[in-house]
Amino acid sequence: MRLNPVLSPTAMSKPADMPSANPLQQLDKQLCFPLYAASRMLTKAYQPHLQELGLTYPQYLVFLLLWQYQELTVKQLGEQLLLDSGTLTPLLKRMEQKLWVSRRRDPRDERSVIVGLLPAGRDLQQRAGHVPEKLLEKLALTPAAFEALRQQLQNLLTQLA
Amino acid sequence: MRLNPVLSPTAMSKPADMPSANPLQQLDKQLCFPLYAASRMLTKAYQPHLQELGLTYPQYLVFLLLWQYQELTVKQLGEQLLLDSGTLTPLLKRMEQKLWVSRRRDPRDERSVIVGLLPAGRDLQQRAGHVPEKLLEKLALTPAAFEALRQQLQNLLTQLA
DNA sequence: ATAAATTTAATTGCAGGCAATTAAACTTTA
DNA sequence: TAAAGTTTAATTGCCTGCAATTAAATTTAT
Repeated sequence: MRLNPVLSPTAMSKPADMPSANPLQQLDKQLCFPLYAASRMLTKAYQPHLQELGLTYPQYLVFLLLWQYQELTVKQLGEQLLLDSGTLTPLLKRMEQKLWVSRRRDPRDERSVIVGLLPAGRDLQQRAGHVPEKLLEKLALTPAAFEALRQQLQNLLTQLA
Repeated sequence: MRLNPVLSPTAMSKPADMPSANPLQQLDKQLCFPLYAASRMLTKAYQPHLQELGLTYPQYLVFLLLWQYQELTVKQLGEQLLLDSGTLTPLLKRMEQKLWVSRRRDPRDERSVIVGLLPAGRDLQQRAGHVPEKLLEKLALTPAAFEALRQQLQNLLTQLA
């Protein structure tokens, strides 16, 4: 049995022995797998750039929103990022420990927690300024291909959520 | 400040207050985020179907390969799934505990661990037969759109790995 | 043949994700 | 207004992912 790496699909040969009975049950016929793998590999591509700043990929996503809006509730962050408090609460606590963000109850609605930028978190925006360009480079997509893919993924996301 | 959910991009309005200085530092201009979110949402869409069978999404991916090839080394699984032993070893141990797979050293190369299907794991193939169709339904993509997206993601994956 | 280098899994430690539950604050309803 | 229902975060417990290290087996180079 010869298995070729998933990264050279053109060189991928059929398995010599009994194939899967259900042709839809093949990894290389799935949409889910390239989506899953590409997402992880893209996150990994961010890693070296983000590591310099001491932050992780989901923390970076939180910052993208905070840099834009200055402050957001946990609920708003969750709506934008499609993450729940089980993920966000501990993540935000780690960001709070680093003095990047503040967390306080909304006085007008004590159920809500408002997450705001602290100076150190604000300063990170400049230092992270080169990150998008670096990644765009790595992707090596034309603007049109980039936008087309972004749009398809956005549609898929809308369909799934 | 009004924030619209990420799922209604058409209704997304510009923030009323000071926008991000760097236009590339906006969540809705990124490719990374829809990829990241779509991947998680698609995994979540598998969840109810896989839960009936007692398996998780990455375990399902391992099964897709094992159903096709009967047995693979940890290294081969890692090459196909782009996962390392730090992820695979504990995952495979859990699958072993459920008597779905066997793990044994290759007698011809004691460094390698061969993962093989046990009867209970083999039986799961039939029971999981409907999963791809269910998901295809949920995606609501034409075959052409499905294939186009799959191809683009595969290309992205190749570029990133 | 043996020392050095490489390959393969396992281990450790940390940070997500997420389902399910809990608790508190607020809103709606009777 | 009191009770019931809803909303919002936090918590718990489990399963990934992944970087870094370790240990054993194998291969390569000397």
